[in-house]
Amino acid sequence: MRAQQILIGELDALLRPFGLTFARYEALVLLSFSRTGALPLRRIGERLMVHPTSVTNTINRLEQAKLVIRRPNPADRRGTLAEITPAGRELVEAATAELMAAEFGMAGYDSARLDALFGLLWPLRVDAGDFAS
Amino acid sequence: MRAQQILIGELDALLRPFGLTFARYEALVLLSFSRTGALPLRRIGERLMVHPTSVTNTINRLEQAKLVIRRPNPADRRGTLAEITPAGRELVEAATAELMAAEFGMAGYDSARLDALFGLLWPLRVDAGDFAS
DNA sequence: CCAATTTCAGCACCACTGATATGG
DNA sequence: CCCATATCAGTGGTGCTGAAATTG
Repeated sequence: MRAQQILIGELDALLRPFGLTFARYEALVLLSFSRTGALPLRRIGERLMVHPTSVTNTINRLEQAKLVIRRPNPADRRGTLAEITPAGRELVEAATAELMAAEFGMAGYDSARLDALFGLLWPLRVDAGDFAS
Repeated sequence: MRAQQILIGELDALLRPFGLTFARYEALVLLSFSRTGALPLRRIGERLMVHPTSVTNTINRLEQAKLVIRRPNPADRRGTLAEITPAGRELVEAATAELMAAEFGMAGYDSARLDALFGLLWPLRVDAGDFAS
């Protein structure tokens, strides 16, 4: 808990100049790494493990900032796609460069320790259904 | 981040029947383990690494629930002490028993893995000034 | 006079509930 | 008819800024 509290503080501070919170940054990254640059809101919620209404809110803010646009989902007319814009890609790349320069708040951790942490936390996430979709 | 998201969800769900959030539970535990059962708000903020106004808010809620009471600090008349009440001690003990039964959301982790996790996260916390006071 | 402690008003953000509209 | 998707209104919790009152 305390470690996350420290990390989220640093990351949000690094992202503030970009007008992003960590939650919005995560959504942008997810879109930027998707095959087509667009995902149904449902999928975003699954991957980020957040409530549907939270996804709506996050995408609203990103849309207001013109970093994503909403499009009807051709495969399911109930649904909506969030698609990252060129401006969104530019911003997420700049933000990621900044975060990488700060080593995502984990400066001082070598690869072995990072791997060890990831491996230790993995089963917790699997049990909770992360990585499921 | 994802691991904390999972854990805070489980812990808050376990604490909801007691009318506690994890933040309020942490404050109660801190008071229950202090020598006199009372601490200046300033100290609570330091230990929990939260903003002074957040401490005021947390203590307000705990006071409304009659789990703590505010007292003037005899050693520094600018300050206020939060003191845990007998009802507060009762509740925090019951809540702790419940959390321990659920292994704090870490069921499936043996002592060695828990120690490894703690050891890996320790330097991050030290660098951020946790444990400082 | 400056600094520390606490509180207050106000704002942003995230998480959730319950209800609704639309479509599979 | 039931379920899924997304949105909206509203609430609670937390984190912060800026300002104020009180005291060291």
